[in-house]
Amino acid sequence: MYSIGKNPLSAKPVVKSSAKSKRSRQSRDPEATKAKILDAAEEEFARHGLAGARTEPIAANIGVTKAMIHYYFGTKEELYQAVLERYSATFLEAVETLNLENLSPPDVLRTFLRAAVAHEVNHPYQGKVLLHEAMGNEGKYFKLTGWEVPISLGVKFLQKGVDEGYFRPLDPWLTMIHIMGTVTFYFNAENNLKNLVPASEWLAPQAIEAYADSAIAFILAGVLKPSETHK
Amino acid sequence: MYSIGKNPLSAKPVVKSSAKSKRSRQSRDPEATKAKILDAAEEEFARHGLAGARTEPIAANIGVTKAMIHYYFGTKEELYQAVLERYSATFLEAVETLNLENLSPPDVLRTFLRAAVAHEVNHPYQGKVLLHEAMGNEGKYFKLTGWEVPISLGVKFLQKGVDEGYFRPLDPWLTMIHIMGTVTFYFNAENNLKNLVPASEWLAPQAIEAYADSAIAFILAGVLKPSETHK
DNA sequence: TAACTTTTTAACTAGTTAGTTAATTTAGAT
DNA sequence: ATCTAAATTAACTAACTAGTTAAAAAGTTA
Repeated sequence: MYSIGKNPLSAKPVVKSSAKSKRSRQSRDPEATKAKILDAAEEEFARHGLAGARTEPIAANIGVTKAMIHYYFGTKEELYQAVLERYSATFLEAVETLNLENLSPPDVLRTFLRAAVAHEVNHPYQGKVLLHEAMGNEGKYFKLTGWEVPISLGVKFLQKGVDEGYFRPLDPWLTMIHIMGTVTFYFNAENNLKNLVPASEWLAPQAIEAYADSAIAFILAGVLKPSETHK
Repeated sequence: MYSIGKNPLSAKPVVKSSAKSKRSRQSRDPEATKAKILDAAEEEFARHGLAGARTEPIAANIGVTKAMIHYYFGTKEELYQAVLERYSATFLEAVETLNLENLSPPDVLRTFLRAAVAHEVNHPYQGKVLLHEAMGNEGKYFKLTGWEVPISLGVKFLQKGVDEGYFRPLDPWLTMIHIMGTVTFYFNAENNLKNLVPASEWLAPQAIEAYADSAIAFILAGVLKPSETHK
């Protein structure tokens, strides 16, 4: 599991291919099959969104017939909803394990941001699926993701930082949106950006580390009061 | 034409539906038909990307048959390329009219950012098409957009601001990416965000103005040296 | 106004795709 | 071993979709 800087994110194993619960042999493990379908579907939806996704490559990628998708999840749209519903768990638990209680607002923000970057690295398709949801599906199913929780938590911490005099007077909602944009754009636009600076390996650990440091410095400078800049 | 704050962006008329060049009657105006197809195609590609876009709704939306698309643009993929190729003009000329020569780096940045926000408002589909290009098409055709020019211009100005001591020591490329994320996320994720704060009209002029002010304050604070914060 | 060219349409075709169905395989229970 | 129920597949269907084509409509030129 990837982690960023000194605040490792203790994320969960992320069931990838052969989640052996009781049986160890491959075929005939319905839980593993369902998980594989969700993973492959997430990747396909991250590329093409609900409308553009094709069920055939989802099945083919994991060596299973298309009929399995409908057997376990119903229609393509229901499969999509199942993918979104998984998100409630991941980011939420990632945030809950952070223990932000005793930190000052700037340190809360730093910790939060490292967790957010680590989350992007560990779940490279979530953000993309959600952008497709906004752009192609009018945000119809966004609520299924449960992202309201970590986002409004972030807003709350920003407000707290303002109230306690650490942060400059800012609109916490708009600022939270700026922060989300800063954290996610690198990953979402990566395939375009690599046309500009083709030499660099955008997703190599070093590159991610440099990006994370830069983003955190940028965001903290962006919210801190000038007098609090060095704290 | 929409403009943001005190630095109105003198953008071009953006041929929408009936671009009457010589003939004033509607039907039988091939230039207008081509322009309408490009506009409708851009909107469809902004929703679903190259793979997910359907040619039928593109034609239907402008009261034309699908065959017109192929008559003027060839395949769906060639139509997509034609949409991307239009971008070379729009942003570039928007930047060129800004007259940034005699401004200090912070003022250059402010002007640049107002133009970027105005560009998002006046061309609401460009950023979305480009995100689809990155997420669903692996950035294969990104170069056709000519966006290298304004982006590396931004990078150059950031570096200049560092060199002249206005900006803190920052990586200009990574910072440019943070800035693009900050400017675009609001528009790209709007359909998701409105699930969180449903009351507000996200694209109303007032809301855009507030967002632009907030984003510019955030970005300038993010790059300025603490000692230069009030300049 | 007649011949000619360009623009546009309606109908068609071949290939794709979501979802179904009936048969088959496998694991576990008796 | 045999039975049973769950998991899986291959083949199918109906609807959809990119692209074609031949003919019609509209403008241009002589």
